[in-house]
Amino acid sequence: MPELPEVETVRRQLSQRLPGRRIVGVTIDDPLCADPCPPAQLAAQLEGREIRSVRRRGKYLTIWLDDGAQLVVHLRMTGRLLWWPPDADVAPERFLRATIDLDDGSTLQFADQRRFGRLLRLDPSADPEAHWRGRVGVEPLSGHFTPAAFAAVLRGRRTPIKAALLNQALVTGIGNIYADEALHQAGIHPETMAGSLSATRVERLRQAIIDVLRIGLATGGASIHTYADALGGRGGMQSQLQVHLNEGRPCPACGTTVVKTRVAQRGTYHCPRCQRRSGRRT
DNA sequence: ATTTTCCCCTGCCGGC
DNA sequence: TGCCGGCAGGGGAAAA
Repeated sequence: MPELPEVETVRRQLSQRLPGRRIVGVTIDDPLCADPCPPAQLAAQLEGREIRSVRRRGKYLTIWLDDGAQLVVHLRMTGRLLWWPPDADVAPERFLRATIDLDDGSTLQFADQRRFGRLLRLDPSADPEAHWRGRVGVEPLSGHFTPAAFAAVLRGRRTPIKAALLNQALVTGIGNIYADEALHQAGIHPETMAGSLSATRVERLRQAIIDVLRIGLATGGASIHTYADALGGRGGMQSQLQVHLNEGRPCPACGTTVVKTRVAQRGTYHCPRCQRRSGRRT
């Protein structure tokens, strides 16, 4: 599942290659990926535009164009953005949903097995923040993710801390993988009520979030199911996971068997010894 | 206002 | 072998 480190890896690769290129052709094979916008309309609005920059908001990639519009891409579960150099022998992707051809002959493919991924154009005439407000919270690898900011978004919350971490409106970019890993590193049980964590534990968790995301970024992300970066490469984070997907295996920290439970409708992995239940629970 | 549930999708896997 | 139910999960909408 592409989370912040995976999306950021793709962003860095694309930001080295896309700016300055002009979109000369857009082909949308699966109308669902542009939903609710008619595919022909989206294609027409993108064609002829020059790409200025490639940025990221949480798990969203935002490709800024010369008319002030943004092409927003969300990979959701199984989406991939693949870049091919000019004159490359572009492989016929099995789950190809859309193709963007650029003026130098390079190509950007959007493939998505599960069809949850979306392409969306934000119109320059609209309030650019309207789309993000209430949807994406603080960026965990930015200077805004301070102890006070993290404490503020958890304060009073009665949901399990795991659910709070998955809530993109609070801290944005954390998904199931990194939530499990951060909670393990911080020694916090995933069902602990978010608002009941002590200041010490909140700070320990904040550091753990930053830590696991940085490791994910340094290893190029976790290629667990279908994730590949913009060049088709795989990440290395999947072999660094301490608890996620490790049900039945010994916790690297203490040897206790990792267990899998269900928290907030999500498969959740934790070490019952490193992450003891404490304080009030939900 | 916050929290929970449901739903979208398709490949895969275990069970019979 | 082959069918089938269940599962996986990000996020948005709807319900509680």
